[in-house]
Order: sequence, then structure tokens, then C-alpha cells
Amino acid sequence: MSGDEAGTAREEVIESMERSAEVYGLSRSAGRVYGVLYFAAEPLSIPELVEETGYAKSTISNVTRRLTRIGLIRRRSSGGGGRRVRFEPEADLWFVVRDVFQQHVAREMGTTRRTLDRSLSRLDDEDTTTRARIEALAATYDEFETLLELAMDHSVTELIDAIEAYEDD
Amino acid sequence: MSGDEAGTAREEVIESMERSAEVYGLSRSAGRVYGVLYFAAEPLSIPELVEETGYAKSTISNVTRRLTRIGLIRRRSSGGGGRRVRFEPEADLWFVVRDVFQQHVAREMGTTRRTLDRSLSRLDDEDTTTRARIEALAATYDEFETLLELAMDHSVTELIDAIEAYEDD
DNA sequence: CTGTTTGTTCGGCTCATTCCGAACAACCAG
DNA sequence: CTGGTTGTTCGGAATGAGCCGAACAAACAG
Repeated sequence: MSGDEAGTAREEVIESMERSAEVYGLSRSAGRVYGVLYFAAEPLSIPELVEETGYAKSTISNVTRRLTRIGLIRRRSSGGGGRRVRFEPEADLWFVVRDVFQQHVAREMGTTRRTLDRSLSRLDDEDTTTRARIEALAATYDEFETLLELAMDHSVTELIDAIEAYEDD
Repeated sequence: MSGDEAGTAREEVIESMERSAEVYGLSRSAGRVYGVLYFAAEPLSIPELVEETGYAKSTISNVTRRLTRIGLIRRRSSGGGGRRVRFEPEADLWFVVRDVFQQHVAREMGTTRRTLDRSLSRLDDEDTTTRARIEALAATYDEFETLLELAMDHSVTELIDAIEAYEDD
């Protein structure tokens, strides 16, 4: 079993995931659940996650739902038709980033953009300064939206290649 | 004064900023303070922000510090040597995004990356599966880091151009 | 049908965040 | 030095998030 180096290394990485989770607006428990699943040999059920993480069953239930919505883990309505549900990690983190952007950032930008248009249509032609400020904001949002849409259609390596090619005129 | 359309439009946009602030992990008050500054004709002091936003002086003090750290607003140690401090909005939101990425995301990636290396060096050669998982994670992080470093060196329009040029082979 | 296992939902508890008012420190005017 | 203004800091109340245990629903085994 080669000592416990694998265990401590695993634990260090999982603790790091807990901290990272907080940076990105998730809970510690979410980071740990993802970490345990990331190192697990096979998909785990809720009782197994309770055993591995030490969290209560209800916590695991809520956290797994949250992570599934975000796309960081997947439910496998595991064969056999049993009620048992198993979770496995999404290994390709770029998928996750893409989903988060599309679910939250794109959504926020869409609603904000609509508000800006509605406010603009309500304005007289004489409110030049207010109109100019809102139009500037709308232009910025449009730029961001097109950039995000473009970026979300490509892999990380493709994006790196694109920028590097651009830098070499 | 062209009715109150400018006022209501302004208010709508500021309320939208409050909601957006929450999406990006800031408080409502932060969104409103930025919004008021964004529409103000000139930099505002703390008492003026108290008057315009309705928040308490202490709240404004804390929120302005927070927003200044993030880079969403700037302090102008306004001329005259007076104690009065004035704040103005950072209009170029791409600057803000860039700063946030460099301060938080890049930092998180750096520490995580170091943890991964430390964990790897602690591992025996026999822990192949654990080692493989951590190495995969490290590779993903390296990719993200190079992409972010590249992206942060360019403007939004440059990035859009780069990707569009890449798409046209 | 009864008992067991799995997963969700509900009501609390605790802790962090947000905001306020009050006290305090710094600066200027007279 | 005294009074007024500006900005920061401190304690406290209200709100929300994370987590737990218990109750509940659903599926299967016998």
C-alpha cells in the first residue's frame, strides 16, 4: 500500500479544493465532496459520501444537487434500476467554467442588457448625458457578450492558439 | 428638465446594478454606490454619497474601501489638500475584470498549483492512480493559467478579433 | 405486509455578513 | 483653543448561509 503518502497527498489536494470552492462562491462541503469524488475509483452514492466526508446525509443531499446543477458532478442513475444514485466528477473543468458562464454570467448580462434597452426607450432625446452613460454601458455589455459567446465555442487550447496567432500579427 | 424620465431610467439601471453586484459576490450597497457614482456629473464625497444613497456614513466608508480595492471606483485625493476625499467610477469595466482575475483567480490558481506540486513530490512512484489524477489537475491549471495570462494582456476587441481570425483558419 | 435502505425535506442551531448608530480621530475656520 | 466637518473604527441588531438531526417518502427484500 506504499505507506500513507497517497492518503496525505489526497487530503492536501482536497483541502485545497475546499479553499478554491470558497473563492468561487461555493461552500467548503462542496469542495470536499467534489474532491472525494475526484479521487474515488468509481462513482459514489450518498451513504458512501457521508462515510467519506463526515458530513450529514442531508448536507450531502443538498450539496450534490447544487454541484449537479453547476455541472461539477454528474448523477448516474446507476444500472439495475435501484433507487441508489451514484455521482461521478466532471473531469473536464473547462466544461464547468463554460456552463457557469452560460448559466449565470450570460443570464445576468441578458437581463441587464434588457433593462438598459428598456431604460433607453423611456428616455427623452434631451437627456443626453444620462442617455450617453447608459449607451456606453450597453456597448460594453455587448462587447462582453460577443467575446463570451465566441470563447465558449472553443477549447482552452484553441483559445490559446488563437491569441498566440494574433500576437504574431 | 424634461420630466423625470432621466431619473426613473437612472434608478432602473442602478437597481439593475444592485442585482448584478449580488451575482458577482458583492453587496447591494456596493452596486448602488457604484451606480450613483457612474451617473454623477463629478466625483462625490462620502457625505454626498450618504445623501444620494441613503446609507449610513459607516456603510459608505466600508463599501468605498471595498470597491476601491476591487478597482471599481477610484479615490481622488482631490486638490486643495483638504481632507475631503472624492470617488469616481472606473468606466472601463474590462480593467475591473482584469484586476479581479489577477487578484483573486490568478492568486487562487497560484496557491493551488503550488499545493499540487508539493503533493506530487510527496508521492511514491507506486501511487500511480493518485499521481495521475493530481497530474491531470495540474495540467488543467497550467492551461488555464496560460490562457488567462494571455487574455489579460489584450483588450476585449483584440480578443474578439483574435478568435474570429482563428475561426477563419 | 413488514422491515431495511436510500434519498429528500423540514425545523432548528451557529456563524458570517450587512448595515446601522455612536464614539473616535483628523483636519480646517474662526 | 473651540466648534464644525469629514472620514474611520467599534459594538450590536437583523438577515442569510451552512450544517445537522429528525421526520418523511420511495423503492426493494424477505
